[in-house]
Amino acid sequence: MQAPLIVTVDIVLFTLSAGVLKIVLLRREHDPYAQQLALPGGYIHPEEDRDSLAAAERVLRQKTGLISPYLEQLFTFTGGVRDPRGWSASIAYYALVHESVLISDDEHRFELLPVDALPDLPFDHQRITTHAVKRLRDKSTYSSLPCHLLPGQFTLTELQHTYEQVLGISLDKSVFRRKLGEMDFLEAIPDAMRLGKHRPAQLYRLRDDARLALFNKTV
Amino acid sequence: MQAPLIVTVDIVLFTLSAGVLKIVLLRREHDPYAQQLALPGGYIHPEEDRDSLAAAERVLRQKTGLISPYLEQLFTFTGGVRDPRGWSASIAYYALVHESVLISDDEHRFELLPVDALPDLPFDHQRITTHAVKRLRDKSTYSSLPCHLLPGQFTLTELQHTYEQVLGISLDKSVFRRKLGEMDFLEAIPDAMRLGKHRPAQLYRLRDDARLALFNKTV
DNA sequence: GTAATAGTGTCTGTGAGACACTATGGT
DNA sequence: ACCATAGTGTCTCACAGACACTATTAC
Repeated sequence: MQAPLIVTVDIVLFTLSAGVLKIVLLRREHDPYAQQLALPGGYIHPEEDRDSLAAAERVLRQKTGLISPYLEQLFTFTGGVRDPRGWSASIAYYALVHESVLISDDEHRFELLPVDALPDLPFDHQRITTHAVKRLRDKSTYSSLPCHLLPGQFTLTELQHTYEQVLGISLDKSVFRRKLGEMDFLEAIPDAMRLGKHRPAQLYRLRDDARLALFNKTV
Repeated sequence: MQAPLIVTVDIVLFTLSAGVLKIVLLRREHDPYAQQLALPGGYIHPEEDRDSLAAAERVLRQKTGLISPYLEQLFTFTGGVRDPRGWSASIAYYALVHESVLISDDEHRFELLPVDALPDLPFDHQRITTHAVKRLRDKSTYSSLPCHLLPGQFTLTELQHTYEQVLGISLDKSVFRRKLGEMDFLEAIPDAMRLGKHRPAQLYRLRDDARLALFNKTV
């Protein structure tokens, strides 16, 4: 057998706010690092959690009150120095939500900070975050991942802006739409249009079988 | 705090033998599943192992006697049903070695079996293996990963055959060489040639700064 | 010479990118 | 009518794939 190890899940929760990629941080209630901002995380509860994904869902729900439509295992960070309590393993996840689901946080339980201007984070949360941002950006170049940063329905222009904000590059409208058309993970919502000051735009949603579609090449 | 969890590392060790992708399996000495073939694996030793990567290296060394030049974290498999001893987490790794390093196994400590014709494996080792094969094949389409299945020096034709065997497709010689040239993660070894019945071939090796090079597109 | 493999050159079709164009609503 | 945005059509250049070609060795 072995000495008991600390096993936790930590979650990097992304959203787009004011055109900037941000993550959710919580102020820690207990030691170590009490009062500091850190990633949402917690112990695995073997009696309660079916697996680490279920643990991540529970921790997210309990600490932030929300359920993320997209939640994927990122990497497992381990070692004797990352947590002052001893040798530990953190199974890290990352999640994407639309900003609107965060708005309802009346109790002000969390803070939303840009990934490019984070404070010092405890444990190895800086490293976890960097890893998550890299994964998000990489995967966004060849998949439908950024869709999960939008609400249930959105226009193609909104989707293009989301890709541009995540990737930090600008895309050609015509090329972007051509590729989306080939991939067919979106469906037009009949008679649903985004109205504004100008020509209304067709609203789309993810096809329900398509949580994550992979492109042949890149966006 | 939390109830103690079982935390292990398991390793999917790939090699190419007779043109077929195979993995190393060990016959388990102890219960559960004593005598059955399974992935090399073992408990993490917090006093001894700096992190889970070091644990994977140690387990590989102790169980198979070898050191793999390429060892990467694959995924962490967790849950209450995968191990009869209780809720467990297995941090899985995959590794690539050239067949020659396995030959020296006089004690017959392990078996080499094709990934497409595996016996039933205990725990969730089938799932881990499937995941690892997928990762290897995916990553081989856009990186220099298959190089690690070859010895320290090799010809371009040998490298092409390695890609073809891993991916299960055939590649065009001219196109393949053009892409390798653009990527420049190989270096010709001066005056080193593979001799045979016909025209000798230039030998190459990985540039020492290039453990894993990523392509822009695909092979 | 011939056979066999190493290694290179060239043509062509596809498709990504650039950009101009048309369409449709509000004011 | 005019403006702003939605949405489409077209040209071109780069490059992947196909394949033919040359080069170099053993026999």
